[in-house]
Amino acid sequence: MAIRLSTRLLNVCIASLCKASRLDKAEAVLVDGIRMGSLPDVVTYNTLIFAYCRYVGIDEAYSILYRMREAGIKADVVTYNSLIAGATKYCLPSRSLDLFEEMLQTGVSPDELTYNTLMHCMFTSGYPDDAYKVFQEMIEKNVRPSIITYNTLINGLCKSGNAINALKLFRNLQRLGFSAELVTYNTLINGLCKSRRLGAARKILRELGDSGYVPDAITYTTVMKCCFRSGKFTQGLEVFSGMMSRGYTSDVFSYCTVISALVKLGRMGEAYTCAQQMLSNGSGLDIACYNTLIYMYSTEGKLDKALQLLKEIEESSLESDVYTHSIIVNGFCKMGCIDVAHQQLHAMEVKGCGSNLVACNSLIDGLCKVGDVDSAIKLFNSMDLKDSFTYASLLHGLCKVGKFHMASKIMITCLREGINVLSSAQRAVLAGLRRMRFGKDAKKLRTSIWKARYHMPP
DNA sequence: TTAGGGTTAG
Repeated sequence: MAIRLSTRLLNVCIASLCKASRLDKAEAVLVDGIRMGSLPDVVTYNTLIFAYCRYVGIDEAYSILYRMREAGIKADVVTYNSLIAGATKYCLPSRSLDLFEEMLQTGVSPDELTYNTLMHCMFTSGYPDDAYKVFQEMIEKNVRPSIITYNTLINGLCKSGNAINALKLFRNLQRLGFSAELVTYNTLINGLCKSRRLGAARKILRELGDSGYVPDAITYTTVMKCCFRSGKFTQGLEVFSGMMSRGYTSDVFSYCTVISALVKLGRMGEAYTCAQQMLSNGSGLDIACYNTLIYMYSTEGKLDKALQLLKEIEESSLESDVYTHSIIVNGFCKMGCIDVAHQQLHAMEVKGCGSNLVACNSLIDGLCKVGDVDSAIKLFNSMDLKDSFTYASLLHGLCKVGKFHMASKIMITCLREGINVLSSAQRAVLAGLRRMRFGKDAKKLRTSIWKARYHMPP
């Protein structure tokens, strides 16, 4: 005999299946439930929309929204909040704004979560001014912000290069009636570290110590990374051992940070030991962990091991990303295997990772190093997007084969485009011109470098 | 709904 589930029980079943990311099964339960006379409600559909945004994609989540409407159920604030968060996750700021407009038009009032999510979306999409407008609208509409609102603002300000205002806001929290949380401290310490305000970061770290909060794995990783970034490797490794001795031994972010630093230092033995620890103690190994391991093997020239890991990724539920392929392309370039690197770059494009700037830069460098500067120039000319690494690699390659005038011309173009030319590349071109007794051209180039440095017209 | 990690030059 078929049993008709109550709506509440139907929702419990669907929620537990969604939580386990078994969406096909959740859908089947919904279809069977309806067939047997159960009545899904707004909670049923919201649960599915949330899960589709999280595990599948925004378009699939929209299809649930349409089915919900067909069933005569009106979307509520929870529905829109999930969809806006989904659009944020997939970097679709205009979709977020459209959803926000739609909810206003259909008479659904945004709540604190709506504004926080929309603000976060605007910051992560590179529109800090719009994010601030969202915050102002939130205040105007009398929606009370929470500490999460302020954490989002502090984070967004830091990430958009405005750490000083983030610090000011942090100092104003008490006046606004809020106390900083561990998230607030971690966010600000990270922002200050990344904007190289190490003195201020140290001060906030001390304040965190006095606050009663206990630094967590995120605090340690943030500080450790900051040490590595500023070349303080011993200090960074001390932070790591301090973290381990306090029992934070399963955090994969910290392992990735330290393995990568050890590889860069050439301390491969320690890197392998740490990798082993990550594999045995780390919980929730993700694509970044695999990329770190691939980086470790590639740097040592163990490309067979790297490719074996790539195969493991492809056979698992994980998906390789631009980092994975760029690391492998770079590994082959370093070994002088340019043809294989080319094949990898092609495979990357076929897979939909797109042509990647880092991989192309590696290939330019690799081509120059094996003496094929002409192919490097060809690749350089075919690239729409270039950065200081692109220019540095090509300029060094051109200098190596004595093409100083071409290097000089390219460097002037680069400076005019506002891209920073690394000082090593500048020195190589200038020294080459002088050595070949092209003193006048060297002087001209020097003037262009000065004008670019002091933002003068060319 | 907010915080940390993974790739390229010399």
